[in-house]
Amino acid sequence: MKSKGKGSKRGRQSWAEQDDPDFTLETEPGSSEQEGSEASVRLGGTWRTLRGERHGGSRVGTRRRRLHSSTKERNVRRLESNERERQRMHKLNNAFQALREAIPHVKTDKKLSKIETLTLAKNYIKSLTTIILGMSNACLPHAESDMETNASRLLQCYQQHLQEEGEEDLSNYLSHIHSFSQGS
DNA sequence: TAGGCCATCTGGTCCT
DNA sequence: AGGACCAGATGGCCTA
Repeated sequence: MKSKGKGSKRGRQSWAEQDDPDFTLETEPGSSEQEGSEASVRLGGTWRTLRGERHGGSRVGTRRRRLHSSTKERNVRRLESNERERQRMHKLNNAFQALREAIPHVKTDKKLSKIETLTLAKNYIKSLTTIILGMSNACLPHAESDMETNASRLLQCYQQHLQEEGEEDLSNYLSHIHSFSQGS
C-alpha cells in the first residue's frame, strides 16, 4: 500500500456492509463464504472473484444477506455487471486509442495520456476549424464576416455532409466545404 | 518516495 | 427489470 492521501480515504461500503433494513447479519462458523466472503464465477472465459470485503477490509467471521435474493444470485449479478463495465471501459479505451492515432502529435516512446489526448484533439479541431473558416472567408469577403455565423454554417454543412455521405474522409468534407463557400 | 495515470470494483441513477 | 452510464474508492505500476 502506497502512502498517498488517497489511501486514508474510507472506502465505499460494499453491498454486504450497508445499513439496510433488508439485510440480516448472521455468523456462520466454518462457512466457506466467511473470511471475506469470496465467491468465484466464470465470466467471459475467465474466473472472477467477488470479495465480500472491499480492498483489504477487515470484516471477519460475519456476513450479511439480503432477505429476498440469495447471496449467490447477487454475487453472480455483480460479477456480470463488473464484466460489462470492464467491456465498456475497454471500448472507451479503444476509442481513446483511435483518437490518439487520428491526431497529429510529436511521436515519443510514451503514449499520450487520456487527458493529453483530449486536449490535443480539442486543439486540433480548433486549428482545423480556423483553417476552414479562413478558406471560406476568402471566398466570402463581406457577406459572412461574423465568425459565429460562419461556425454555425460550418457545423450545418458538416452535419449535412454526414447525413448524405456517412463518415467519409476529411478531403471529401473539405471539398464539400469548398463548394459550400463558393455556392452560397 | 510522492505523485500521475490507469484498471477495476462498486453502488447509484438514468434510460430503454 | 435490466443494462448503460457515471463517479468515487482503491491498489498497482511507473517515473522524476
